[in-house]
Amino acid sequence: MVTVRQDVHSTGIPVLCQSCEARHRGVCGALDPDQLVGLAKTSSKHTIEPGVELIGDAETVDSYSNVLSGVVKLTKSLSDGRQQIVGLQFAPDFLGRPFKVESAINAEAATAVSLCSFPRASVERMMRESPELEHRLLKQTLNELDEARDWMVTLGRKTAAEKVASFLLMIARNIDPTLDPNTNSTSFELPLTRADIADFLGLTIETVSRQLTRLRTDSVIRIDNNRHVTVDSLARLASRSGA
Amino acid sequence: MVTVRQDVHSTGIPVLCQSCEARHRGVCGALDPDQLVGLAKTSSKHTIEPGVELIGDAETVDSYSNVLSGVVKLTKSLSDGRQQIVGLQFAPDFLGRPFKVESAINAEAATAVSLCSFPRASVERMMRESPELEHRLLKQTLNELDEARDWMVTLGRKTAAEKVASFLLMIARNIDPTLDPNTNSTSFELPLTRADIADFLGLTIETVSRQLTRLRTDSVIRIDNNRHVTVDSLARLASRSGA
DNA sequence: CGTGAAATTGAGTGTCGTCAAAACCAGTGG
DNA sequence: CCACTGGTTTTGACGACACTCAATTTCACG
Repeated sequence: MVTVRQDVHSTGIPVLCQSCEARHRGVCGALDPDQLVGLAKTSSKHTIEPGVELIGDAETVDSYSNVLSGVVKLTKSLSDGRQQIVGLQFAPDFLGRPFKVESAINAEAATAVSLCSFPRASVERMMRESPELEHRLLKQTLNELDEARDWMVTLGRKTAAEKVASFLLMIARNIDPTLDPNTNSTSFELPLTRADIADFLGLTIETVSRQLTRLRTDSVIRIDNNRHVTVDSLARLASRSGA
Repeated sequence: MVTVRQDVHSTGIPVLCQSCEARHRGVCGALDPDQLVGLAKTSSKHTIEPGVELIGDAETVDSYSNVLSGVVKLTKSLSDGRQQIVGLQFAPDFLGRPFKVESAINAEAATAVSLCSFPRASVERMMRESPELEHRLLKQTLNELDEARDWMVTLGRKTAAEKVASFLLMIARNIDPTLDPNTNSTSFELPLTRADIADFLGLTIETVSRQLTRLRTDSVIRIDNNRHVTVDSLARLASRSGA
């Protein structure tokens, strides 16, 4: 299912897009130079501070974005304030819900985030013109659906200890996609606070903290400055994730 | 976002498809009579008994299907046997995971199910020829993603009582999509056993049963023959679903 | 009826949530 | 350099909700 992309001389490609990851691994790879030029005219780059809300619940969405760096958390809330993170978006994910005027979820910068944003209308016109763009979007959506279903298993059937281990594994793999299970050691910055991790795993802050210290006292991981995690034995971490 | 479908005289449409719901509300609506004829040649209808496995975990998928009636449950399991239902498919949902040779989930008939199946290759050729087909698929996938995320909130943040109430509401709405919250009474057959409901909600059979009897003793619902549920006060059920 | 499976009910336990206090950390200003 | 502040994280004591194990009842089907 690999299609060879015609490699035109890069003069036709907007400067903005030249080295953009979204053009290589993201949805923009679907577009030819002319289309890129058209879209780039209406696009704009932003950097966003952690904690800032990108899309509010029940707000009308007037733009779509590509995540260029950082982590965006997608959340849903119950009326009494209980919150659940229902997805995390990393570069070069496409951010936004096509074919719906109202968003049913919140999007918030979990870390510092940089975005490339497009007006709603431009993207939708482009989608009508380019089936390849819809194709990429379909692929990303299917991947997100797979991820969501994996997390449903975690949320519904795993213990607190397994949830935290699974979370650490997921982050480790996302930071370093080439990570193979035989290496025993990795190291990374947690993109989420304890509160976020709790909201992601359907737990309380205290339980997350307790499970992390348990992993630490069992010397499966080390933690420095609350955020920096070193996994000493990836295999032992995996064995605690409930498969 | 309503597109007017050209209503060709029905002589061009295969008999098999004439009154098929998948042509009206499902993905087949994307196809013109010629394409329908092509696809119908390779399609076949099946009826399947409850409990029969349609797609096994880690099996190679060689066909796609439309659900014509009944309910299909999508499940995922942990190595020690714990199971989680990650999706339910009703008519006229499209069943199958495009662009992946291996399925990571199990599909099993929850009730008696009738399917219209197509060889993998036919569907994939059709997808290449018809952007409209991919468009419909994208829409269904986005809807499934929305549903999955809704259930993540239920799994992660709701109490057992709220989970069961949410489940009953979801089924009621699916049986009768026109159901408005002001009507106080509906009645339907549960398409799932208690064990299935437990796997869907991340609970045990016993807890599901206890919550159902509580709803019954509080006269929010009535239950006949284990399967037939009558909701006496939809509003009261909704108020217990945690919003 | 009689049988086996599914569902309900009960008693006891454990995991995780709640509430509260202490420790830690980063940043600010004396 | 140190004290102070606000926020985050950790730790502890306790309790409740949901799980486990077990017995009973109900249901579907021969």
